[in-house]
Amino acid sequence: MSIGIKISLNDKLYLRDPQETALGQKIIKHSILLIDEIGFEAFTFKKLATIMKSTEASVYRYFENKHLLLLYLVSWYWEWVSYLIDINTMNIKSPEERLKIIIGTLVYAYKENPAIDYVNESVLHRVIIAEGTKAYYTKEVDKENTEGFFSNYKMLCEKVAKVITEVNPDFPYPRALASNLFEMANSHSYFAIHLPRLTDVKVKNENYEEVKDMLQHFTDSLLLNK
Amino acid sequence: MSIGIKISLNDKLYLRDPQETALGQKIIKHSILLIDEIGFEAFTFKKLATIMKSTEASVYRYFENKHLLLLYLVSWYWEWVSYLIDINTMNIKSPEERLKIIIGTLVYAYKENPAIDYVNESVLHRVIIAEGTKAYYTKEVDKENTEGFFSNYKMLCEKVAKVITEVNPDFPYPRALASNLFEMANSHSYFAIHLPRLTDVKVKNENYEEVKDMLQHFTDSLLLNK
DNA sequence: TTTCCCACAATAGCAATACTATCTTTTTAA
DNA sequence: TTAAAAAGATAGTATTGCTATTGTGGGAAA
Repeated sequence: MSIGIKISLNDKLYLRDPQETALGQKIIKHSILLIDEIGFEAFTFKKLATIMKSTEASVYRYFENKHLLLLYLVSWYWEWVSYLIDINTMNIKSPEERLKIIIGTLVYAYKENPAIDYVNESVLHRVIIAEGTKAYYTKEVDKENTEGFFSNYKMLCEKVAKVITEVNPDFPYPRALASNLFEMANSHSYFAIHLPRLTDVKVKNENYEEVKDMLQHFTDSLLLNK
Repeated sequence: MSIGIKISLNDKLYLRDPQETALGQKIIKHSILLIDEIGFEAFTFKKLATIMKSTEASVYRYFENKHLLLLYLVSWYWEWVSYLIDINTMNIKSPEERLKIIIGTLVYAYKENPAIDYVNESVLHRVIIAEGTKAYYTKEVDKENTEGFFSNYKMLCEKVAKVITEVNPDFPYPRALASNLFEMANSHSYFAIHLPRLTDVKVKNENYEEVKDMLQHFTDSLLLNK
């Protein structure tokens, strides 16, 4: 099956580009499924190799270790969101309207037109929600940041911050609001399901409408009046 | 050395109460220092035992595994913050003023009167910022939540949510704002140091003033006007 | 069509991790 | 003072997180 788009990622994230080969794509596909199933801590390359009927050594030819594989998946996800935002806000003049679309895209990215057959966007969404932050809360963060491992997330943040500034040029925290929207979209989806007393929104049957409304409410309060 | 207060925690978090014995207190003390030094992933009970001149088996008599030890430290921290909030807001009538004090306490908890000699609050603060979220992003979250492992954090959140509702009874997301204040206090302290493009605030020499101002700004915008 | 080469499979091996078990010594509380 | 409980010492085991080596099958270049 041919793919519509190729997500472009920092090539230091991997040893061999997994998007280029059948085995690489199998690694992406099954790692998403396995991390979702057993969690990142219990996830190992050996288990992954077993379920995809390959060998541990083969997986190591693509990724140095499981941390970099997670970082790859996270970068992939944010790049995918970024791509969707570009498409969805194209030709929209009003920054308010663009910001609204961004929030909707953020929360519902996983539902959109799954153009890449080896990535189950819906499962990846759950993985990002549950494991995503572990990609950058690590002792190597500074070294990895220097190598550009987080640039997809940072660029997305910048993109959204720009729209925020268009809406209200006097708002003093555009980047913080942008990253907070991303973090809240995920953390409150998680809280709603696992730790409901930490939030006020409900999520059931993959209906994230209340999360979206809350993000919109926060954004409106912070930007519109004053 | 006698201790002024004893932090009260869910007794299922540990096998033997570390606050009760000299060895237990040494475990707490050195685990904070070692996690800060090498990060939670590289942290092992064996390394901990070595630096505190005890044995792996002895550490295992106190904690089932390193995940529960982290959860213990996180719970300890939030209970400590909760205790400080109670003291600092005692006798303050105005809810706006109390909320302001809460935000200040949140950000500067680590500076306050270290009453417990085996906990270096300043180092613990760094550990919570860098590793804290790993305590509840785990596959066992639901089971652990049922056992009350997160009750300190949830109760603190509820406490702050109540003050938020006092300030503005019509605000529809008091719990979400409360948990978001906690999360932002930590994540933006982390971003400021390691991923500065994800935020607008600066932190240097343990000066978190800009983080505090930002949280206050967000809170004011969300609650005061409308 | 041959050859050669590169991805992948298969297997082995090793040090570290994450425990559990047992036995001895030390501490402490009755 | 005496018997517990706590801690130390040591051993052992399955799994993890790799690296290294060698063999094989299929496709590109000659």
